[in-house]
Amino acid sequence: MPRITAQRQSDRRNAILDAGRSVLAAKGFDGASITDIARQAGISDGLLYRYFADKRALLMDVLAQFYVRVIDNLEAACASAVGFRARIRAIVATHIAVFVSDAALCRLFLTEVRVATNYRETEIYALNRRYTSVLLLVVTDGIAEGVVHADMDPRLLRDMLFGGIEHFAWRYIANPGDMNVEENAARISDILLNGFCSTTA
Amino acid sequence: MPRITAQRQSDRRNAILDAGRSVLAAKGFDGASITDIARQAGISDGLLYRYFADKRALLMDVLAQFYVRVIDNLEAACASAVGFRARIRAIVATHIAVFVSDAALCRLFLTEVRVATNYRETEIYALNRRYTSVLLLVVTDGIAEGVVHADMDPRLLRDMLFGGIEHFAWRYIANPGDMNVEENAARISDILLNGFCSTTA
DNA sequence: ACCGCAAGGTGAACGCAATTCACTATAGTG
DNA sequence: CACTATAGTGAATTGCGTTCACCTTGCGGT
Repeated sequence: MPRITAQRQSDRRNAILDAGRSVLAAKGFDGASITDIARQAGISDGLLYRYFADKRALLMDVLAQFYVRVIDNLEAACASAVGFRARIRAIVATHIAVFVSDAALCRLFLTEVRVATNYRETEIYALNRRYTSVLLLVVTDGIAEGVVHADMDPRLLRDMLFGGIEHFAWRYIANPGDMNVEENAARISDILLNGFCSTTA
Repeated sequence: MPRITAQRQSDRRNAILDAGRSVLAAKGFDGASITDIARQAGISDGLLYRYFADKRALLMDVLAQFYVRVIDNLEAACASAVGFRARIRAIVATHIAVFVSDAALCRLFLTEVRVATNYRETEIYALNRRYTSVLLLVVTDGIAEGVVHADMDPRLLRDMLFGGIEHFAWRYIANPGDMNVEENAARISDILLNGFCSTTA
C-alpha cells in the first residue's frame, strides 16, 4: 500500500502542469526556465523531475491536455452541423476559433512540437490524427454522397484546409487584434468548396 | 586603405557560409555546434564571431542566400507560363519542387526562422514578402481579367496556397521518398481553382 | 507512543554549448 | 626593417537543463 496517497501526487502533478502551462504560454519554451516553472508551482527545481522526465515532457503533457480539449470541441461542433457544406464550415470555424482563444498554446504546438524531428513518435501526433480524422470522416461521407469527387484524396484536402487556416491564423497570432471568426470561416470554406475562380473556363 | 584585401574577407565569409549551410542542413540548428561549423570552415570558434554576430545570424544569412535563389526560380517559372491558370499551376509546382530539392533548408526555415517571435523584423521576412508577391500579382491580374471573383482577398488565397502546400510538403520532408511534383501540383491547383465539390448545390 | 524506512523533497554541483576576451600572429606600409 | 592595425586563437565565462547525494516526512508495524 502506498505510504503517500495517490491523491497528493496527482494534485502536485496538476499544480506543475498548471504552472507549466501558464509560464510556457507566457514566455515560450526557451524563455521559460525550469526555475520559473518550479517557483510558480511552489516546488524546487529537482522535484519537477520526479513528475516529468524533462522540460520537453512537461510541455508535451501540457499540450496533450490542451489537445484533448480541442478534440472534444471539434467533434461536438461537427456533430451539431447538418449536411456536408455546413460540417466543413463548422470545422473551419471551430479550428480558427482555437487560434483566437488559445493563441499561446497553438504557438507552442507549432513552434516546438510539430516541427520536432521525432514528432511522429509523440503522443501529440496521435492526438493530431484524432483531431484531423474528424475532417477525414466528413470528406469520406461527402464522397459517398457524391458531393465530393470520388478521386479526391482526403489527405490532400486535409492539408489544404488545416495548412491554409494555419497560415491565415498565424497572422493573427503574430499580432493579435480583432478577428471575425464566422466571416473568415465563411470565406475560407467558400474557397475550399468552390475554388477561387469565377469561371471554370 | 585597407591593409587586408576585401577579397580575403569575402572569401572567408563565404567559406563560413558554405560550412554553415552544410552543417546546419545536416544536423539542424540545435544539433550543429559552433565548433562543428568552425571546424568545417577551417577556422577557430572565435573567428566565426568576427564574421557573424552569432549562430542565429549565420543561419539567417544562409537562408537569405537560399531565399534569393528560390525567388529567382519562382519569378522565372511564373514568367514563362501563359494565362492565369497556367501561372497558378507553375507557382504551385515550383513551390513544391523547392521542398523536394532543398528539404533540409526548407526545414530550417520553417522550424527556426518563421516561428521566431521577431520574424517580422528579419531580412528573411522581407524576402518572403517578395516571394509571395509573385502570387499576389498573378491574382491581382486574375481579378482584373475577371477570372477571379472581384471580392476575393488575395492574402487569403496566398495563405491557402502556401499554407496548404506547406502541410502537404511537410509529409514529404518528415519522411522523404518519391514525389511526383507535376501530378501533385495539378491536384492541388485543381482544388484551389475549382474547389473540391463536384456540385455547387 | 515510537521506531524504521520508503517515498517526497531539496538545492548545490555538473555538463554542455554559445559567447567573450585577453592575447598572439600576420601582412601591408612608411 | 620596424610598426601597427587587423586577422585569428582558444581558454575562460556564462547560463540553463539536468542530476544526485543528501534531508524530511508521515504511515505501518510493534
